[in-house]
Amino acid sequence: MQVSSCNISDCFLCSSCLPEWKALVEVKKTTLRFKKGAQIFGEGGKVTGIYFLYSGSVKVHKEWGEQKELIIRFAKKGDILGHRGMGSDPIYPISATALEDVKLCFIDNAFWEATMKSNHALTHKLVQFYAVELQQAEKRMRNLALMEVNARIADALLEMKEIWGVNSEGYISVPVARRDIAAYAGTIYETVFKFLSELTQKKIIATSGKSIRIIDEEKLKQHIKTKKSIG
Amino acid sequence: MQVSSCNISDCFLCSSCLPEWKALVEVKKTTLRFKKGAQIFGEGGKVTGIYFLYSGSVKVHKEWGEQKELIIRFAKKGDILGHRGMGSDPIYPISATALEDVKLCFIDNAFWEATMKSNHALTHKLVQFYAVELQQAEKRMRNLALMEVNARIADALLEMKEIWGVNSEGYISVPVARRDIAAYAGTIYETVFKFLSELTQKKIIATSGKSIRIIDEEKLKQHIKTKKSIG
DNA sequence: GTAAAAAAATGGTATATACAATATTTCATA
DNA sequence: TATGAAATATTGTATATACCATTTTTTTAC
Repeated sequence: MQVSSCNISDCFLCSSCLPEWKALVEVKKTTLRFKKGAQIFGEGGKVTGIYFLYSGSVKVHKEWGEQKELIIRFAKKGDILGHRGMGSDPIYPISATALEDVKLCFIDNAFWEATMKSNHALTHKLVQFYAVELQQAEKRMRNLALMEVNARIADALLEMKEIWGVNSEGYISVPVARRDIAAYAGTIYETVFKFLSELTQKKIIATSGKSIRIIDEEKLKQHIKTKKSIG
Repeated sequence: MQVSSCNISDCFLCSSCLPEWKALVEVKKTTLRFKKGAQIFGEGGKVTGIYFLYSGSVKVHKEWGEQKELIIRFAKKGDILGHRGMGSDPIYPISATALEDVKLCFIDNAFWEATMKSNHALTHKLVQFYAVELQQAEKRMRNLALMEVNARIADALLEMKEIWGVNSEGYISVPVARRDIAAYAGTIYETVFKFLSELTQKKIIATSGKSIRIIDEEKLKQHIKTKKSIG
């Protein structure tokens, strides 16, 4: 009986490792489930392995003090989680929290290390993956520093649509709390509320509870410009 | 006659590749020099290879429009440059400009690819290196989003001291233009000027032209706190 | 099914910080 | 060594946006 390691065709691990290694992955992997709102791993916690998101959506976030957080990125099906912990210091620099019920594949440190040692094509692809992640992080860094708030909120909406796509009614597939949009755009809830109200009034977006539908993407994109003249 | 590939003991390339590969590196590498203020490579330019900083200091920055820039990081002797371009898209997402006269070792794409394929220990170390870079980028992302301006400026000073160290008189080894400090902290020149004046008055720092000496590191660190309650 | 807690909605105010203007000094280059 | 161009110094003002307070609605937990 053939059992596929996972059903995600573009799962990084399964698609990049040697065919004979896949069987070993099948034995070594653990499938984990988390409910909406549950923390998958927490900033400051010990790195025990690496995660591959099988289904559901996740926010990756970084804390400051008690009440402040910045959402670093949103993750979708097929994404890798916890790879930031693979540096020298085995402590997670960020937290990962489920935005919906999620299912993930967990590979422990020892087996992940062995996988990298035995699958050079995978390790090589991993280097490229990290390079792209770094590019994205630095692009977001620039956006947070140089773009004005409304532009960052507009960007957040477009980003969410890009990552998760839309459902049959045109709404962004994953409903996200306004507070999370704020935490992604680096602003506060009230500012998000005010700008979304303005966009709704202008018929650029439409909302239904937490769900958001982008009506006029072009007009939304026009909001993405900086005013701050840094440097 | 033995010729060492480079004199930097902790050069990533030389210290991590196979001994027999080092000789090949010696043949394939090119030594490049750039004058202060010269651009080593530019955002949007084609990725031709990877650089290892032999001497001098460099700013890695990202543009927005014509007049706006954010300095992503400062680089010192021994650092890798251009590794962000190693993703799928062979276009530099950032620029690198010399802050002082620099000397660097250049490895072209083809040989770098071959090096990764033939030196698994190096590739493995590279994964760790990228993971740490990603952590730092995301930490900075959070700081830019959550910290107030003066805190970011204070952080910039401490960062510069950390990276480049101080000279015999206690000044940060590399004098950086106020505008560059602003571009690193994600603010404008005037704001940097005002805060540095305040710090000088309070005898927390001392300045001599572009050179800055941190007198009271503890008091400076006290400025690193957020007021913004994001999320 | 109800209580408690969190999120959302809304408007008003304070302030941090970008923007503007101008003078002076330093630096690059011919 | 002259000369234009950056960079720096300095003060003042405008405004974007965080902060505050209150009500209503939705979600979570027992």
